[in-house]
Amino acid sequence: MDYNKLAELLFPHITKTPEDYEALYPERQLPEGAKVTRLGPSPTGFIHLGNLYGAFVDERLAHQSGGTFFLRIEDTDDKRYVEGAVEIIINSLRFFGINFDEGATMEGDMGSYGDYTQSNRGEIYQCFAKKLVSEGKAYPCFLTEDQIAEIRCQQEAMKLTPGIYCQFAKCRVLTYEQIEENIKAGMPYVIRLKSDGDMSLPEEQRRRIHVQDAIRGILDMPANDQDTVILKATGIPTYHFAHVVDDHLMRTTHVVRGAEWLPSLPIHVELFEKLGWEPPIYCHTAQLMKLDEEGNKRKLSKRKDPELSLDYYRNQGYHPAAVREYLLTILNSNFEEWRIANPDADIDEFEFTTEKMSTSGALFDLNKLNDISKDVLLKISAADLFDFLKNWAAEFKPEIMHMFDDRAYLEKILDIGRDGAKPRKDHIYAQQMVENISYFFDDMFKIEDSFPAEVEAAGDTAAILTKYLETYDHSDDQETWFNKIRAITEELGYAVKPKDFKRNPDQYKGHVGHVSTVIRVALMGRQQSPDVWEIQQILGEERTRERLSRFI
RNA sequence: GGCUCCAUGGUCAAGCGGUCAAGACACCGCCCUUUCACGGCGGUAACUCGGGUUCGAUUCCCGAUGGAGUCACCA
Repeated sequence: MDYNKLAELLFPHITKTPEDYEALYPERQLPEGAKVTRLGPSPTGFIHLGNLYGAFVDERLAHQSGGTFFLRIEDTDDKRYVEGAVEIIINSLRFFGINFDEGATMEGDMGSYGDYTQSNRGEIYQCFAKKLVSEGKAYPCFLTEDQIAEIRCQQEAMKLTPGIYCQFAKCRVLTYEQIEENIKAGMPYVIRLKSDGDMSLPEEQRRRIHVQDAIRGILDMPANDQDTVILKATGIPTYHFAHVVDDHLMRTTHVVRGAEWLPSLPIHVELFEKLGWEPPIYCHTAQLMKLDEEGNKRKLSKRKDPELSLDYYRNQGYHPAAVREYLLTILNSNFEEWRIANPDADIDEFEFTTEKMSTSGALFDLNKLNDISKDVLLKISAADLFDFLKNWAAEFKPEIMHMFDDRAYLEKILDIGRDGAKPRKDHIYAQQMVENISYFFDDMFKIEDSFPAEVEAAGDTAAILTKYLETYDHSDDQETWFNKIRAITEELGYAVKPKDFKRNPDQYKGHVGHVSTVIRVALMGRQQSPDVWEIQQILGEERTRERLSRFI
């Protein structure tokens, strides 16, 4: 068989050579140790936390080392394409602080290693497929779907590994004339890799590959033995081929991808070998998991877990800094420790390493995210919090935009109890914050909690509020204000010190806490809130008196 | 089913042959306190099992079990 002739028959329109492309995309001129990473999403327009998790690794690796991080659109499956997906991907990631140096953008490509959209790279893939054919390392395969299914049936009956390989790769043995005839007859065909794997050998004698993974150490697995499709009947490459060609030509140094790619790693290794290229360093990340209904761990799924969509977090109003902080704590086991030691350091000062990444899948933990978010938001100024909230509301809750009419008012609210050595940690995410402070706005104010049972039992609710209102002076300082409450407490037969009440519950109707709670419920509608005096100062005298009067 | 990956408390995790087996979140209790928080102190709770190797295994090897992933002209 004259493979060169076959290559010309198959790819008459390909005139460029591999050397042309090598010259077009030379080695990158980067500082020593600089890493080149890429994100290769398929344009389904859906990104979830798992994608962000991986993107974060790419971003850190590249930007920490003075390297390059680029975006490549992997749209070799036209069935998946969703209009506007590129925009969604870029914007979503940007929101969470992930920015690309190179690659596809809304305005077209940026960078000199393009095209960055796989569907535009047809000729490149075909050029390298042609090279493989011309060297006898790949061949056209005319097997139909039915024929492949039949082969599979036979294999199952014989208890053999299913797939196209060795003697089952029937098109391997086609002569030039047969191929030419098939093509003339218009038969569709794919290009398959002619694998070196020999399934007739006993398992112990089959070749194994050893790949150094930056996260998992040395991977020892059987070499590929399948004649994997590299070019589909449409001339478009499969993921495997596109990955190898692109990451070589785009000079990617580190390929970060989920562990679900581990089983196909041998294919990629063989492809790199056959093409005569040095493979990149692989970083197979553990999957982010979720607990399913039966209580089992399972990989995050696009279809089943819409609440893990990135949009969900934007919707809820999680601050991007909090999400970043959370992701880093599950990404690098030493981050949490570092953060405790460096509470005020910029997150980018943390040295991220693949070695500190976990190899087992972590369960997504909302509790932890919330806890981290509290600390992160504490460090954000009221002014910035105001802007963040306003932007969020504009997008997701336009009906509350009036909250932002009085900037000084809202900023004071957001800052309640946040100063001092033991600041409050009330803020978690936008949605929750709005609910939390809603009583500051008359249209959202409502009585949500009941008055304390002790006071209700004694029938003192109105009495407490009446006396409180009578003695109320808006200009009182905090101490004077509280002394008045003490006076009311004593007067009505409640304990001024909660301890006294605890020791002698029979001697009092309740304690000062119960009295305060009455005021709290009347003013805020809830039993829980920050300091009452502080809130009254923000609420203003008029509103305070008005709310108290309602119960008299 | 074949292949691959993974295996320390409810969750995330330190550990890399000798530890009373860290820490964080969650939970519980106490303290502080005008409520709620915040904070402080304390507590419940773990090396999947079985064989080796070794003076000694959570740690190394093998096997089992369990969980996950993957077996496409999808990525």
